[in-house]
Amino acid sequence: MLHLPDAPDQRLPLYQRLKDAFAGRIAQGEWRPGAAIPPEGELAAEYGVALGTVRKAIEGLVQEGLIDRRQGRGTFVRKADFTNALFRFFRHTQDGQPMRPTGRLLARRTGKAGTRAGQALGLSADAQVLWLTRLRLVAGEPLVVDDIALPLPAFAVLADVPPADFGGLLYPLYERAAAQMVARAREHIAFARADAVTAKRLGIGEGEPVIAIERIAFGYDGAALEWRLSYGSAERFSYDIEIR
Amino acid sequence: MLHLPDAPDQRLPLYQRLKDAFAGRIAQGEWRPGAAIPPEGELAAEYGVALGTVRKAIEGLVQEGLIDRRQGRGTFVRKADFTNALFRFFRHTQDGQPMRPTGRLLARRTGKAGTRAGQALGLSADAQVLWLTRLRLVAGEPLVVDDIALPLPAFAVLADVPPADFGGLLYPLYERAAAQMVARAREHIAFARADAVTAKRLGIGEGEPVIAIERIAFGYDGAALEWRLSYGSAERFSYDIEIR
DNA sequence: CAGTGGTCTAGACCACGGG
DNA sequence: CCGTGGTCTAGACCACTGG
Repeated sequence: MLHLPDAPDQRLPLYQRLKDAFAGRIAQGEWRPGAAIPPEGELAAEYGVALGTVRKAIEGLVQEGLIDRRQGRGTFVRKADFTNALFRFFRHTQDGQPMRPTGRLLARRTGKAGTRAGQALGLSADAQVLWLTRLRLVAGEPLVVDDIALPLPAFAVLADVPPADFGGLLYPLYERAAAQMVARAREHIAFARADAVTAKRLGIGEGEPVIAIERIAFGYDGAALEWRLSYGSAERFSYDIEIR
Repeated sequence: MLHLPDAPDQRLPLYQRLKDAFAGRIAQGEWRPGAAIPPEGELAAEYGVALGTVRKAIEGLVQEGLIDRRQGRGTFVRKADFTNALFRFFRHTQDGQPMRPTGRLLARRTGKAGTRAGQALGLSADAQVLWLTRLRLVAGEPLVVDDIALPLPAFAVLADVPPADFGGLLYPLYERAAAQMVARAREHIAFARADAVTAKRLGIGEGEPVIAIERIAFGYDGAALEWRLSYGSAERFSYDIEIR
C-alpha cells in the first residue's frame, strides 16, 4: 500500500492529497500521456482509501483537463491538443471549410531572454534561451507570426532539429525531441499596430491594425515551458465566449 | 414526497433528472435568485433519494453556474452579476484604479427586430422589439456604445421607465421593472471599423479600429432575453484567457 | 449551540467496450 | 464474457457559520 507524500498539509482533504499524488505521477512521467492509469479499484487498494475518494480525486483531474475518463475503457492521461489554440482567434476558412495551416521557420538563434520573456519563464533577463520566429500560413497566405522563447538547456536539442520539422504543430515536436510536455497555457489578447518587420511578415501595411496574443505555456508540473508573442491581422480576428 | 417529471427520459440517471427538476424550480421562480434552497437532507427526503444523489445533482448546477454553495450557510440561487462583463474586454483604469462606468441612454424606440437581432432572439424579422442605444463612460470619456434589442411585450414596461434609470446596470433593472432574470450570455468578438455614427458616439475618427461584441443573454429557462451589439475603441481592448 | 454543507467509507448494481 | 467506469444507497463524522 502506497503512502501519500508527507509534505502536503495533513489538514488537506484526503481526496486533495490523492489528487496531488496522481498529478505527481503524471508530472514525473510515470503515467504517460495517452496511456491509461490503473483502474479505480486498484488505486483505492494501493492507497488504502475508499473507491469514492479515488473517484473524487480523479474527477478533480478531469476537471483540470489533465485526464479523460471513458466508460468501459479506462482513464487516460490527456494529450494536450492545441491544434486549434491560436486559430480559435483567427478566421482561417475558405469556402466555409476550415483550412489546416502550415508553418515555416523564419529564424532560430540562441540569446538572452530579455525582461519580458524572462519574467514569464521565471528566468533572469540575461538567461540564455532559444528564440524561434515562425510564420503560419493558410492557403499560402500569411495568417500569424510567432516569436517564441524556450528555456535552455531543456530545449537545446531543438537548435539542431531540421527546420522542416517546424512545419507542423510545435508541442508534439517539443514532446518528441525535447521530452517537454505542455499541459495548459495562459493568454493575453490586445490590439496593436504592425511595426515594419511584422507588417512585412504578414504581408500587410506598416501601422495596420493587428491582434497581439501573448502566451505562456506550462508543463504538468506547473513550470513555464514556453513564452510566445503572436501577431495576426485584426481583420481576421474572431472569437466566441460563454459567460455567466 | 415529490415526484420527478415523467417527461424526461426514464433512462436518464436519477441525478440528472433531479438536476433538471431543481433547474425547473429556479426557472419557475419558486427558488428565487439570492435566496437559499432547502438543505440537502430535506431535498433527499422530499424526493426519496439518497443524499449523495442530491449532492451530485447540486454539484451539476454549481458547475453550470446556476447556484453557489457555502459551507455552514447553505446553497443559494446565483444572482447573475455581469457588473464587469463588458469591461473584462476594455481597460477602464485610471492611475491603476479601476473606474466604475456610468451609462447614458441615447435613444429608445419600438420597432422591428430585423433579421440579425430577430434571429438571435428567436423572433421573426418583423417582430416588434424595444430598441435601446446606450453610451457608457468612464471618467467622462466614452468607452462603449450599445445597441440593445428587447422582445415585446415582455419588456414593454421599460418604454415608460425614466431615462435616468438606465444609468446603472441594466440586468438588475430588467429584473426590477420587467421581472426578467438573466442567467448567462454568449458573446462573439470581432474587429471592425467605426462608421460615422459610432465614431461620433465614441469620440473617435470615422474608420478608426473598434472591437465589436455581439451578445445574446439568456434567462434561467434558456430563452433568449436580450440581444446587444457593443462597440469600443480597439486601442483599449485587452483580454486574458486560460486554455487547456 | 444547532444547522448547514464537506469529507469519507463500504458496498451493490448498471452500462459500456472490447475480446 | 470480463473488466472498466457510472450510478445509487446508507450512514458516520468533520468544519464552518451564525445566533
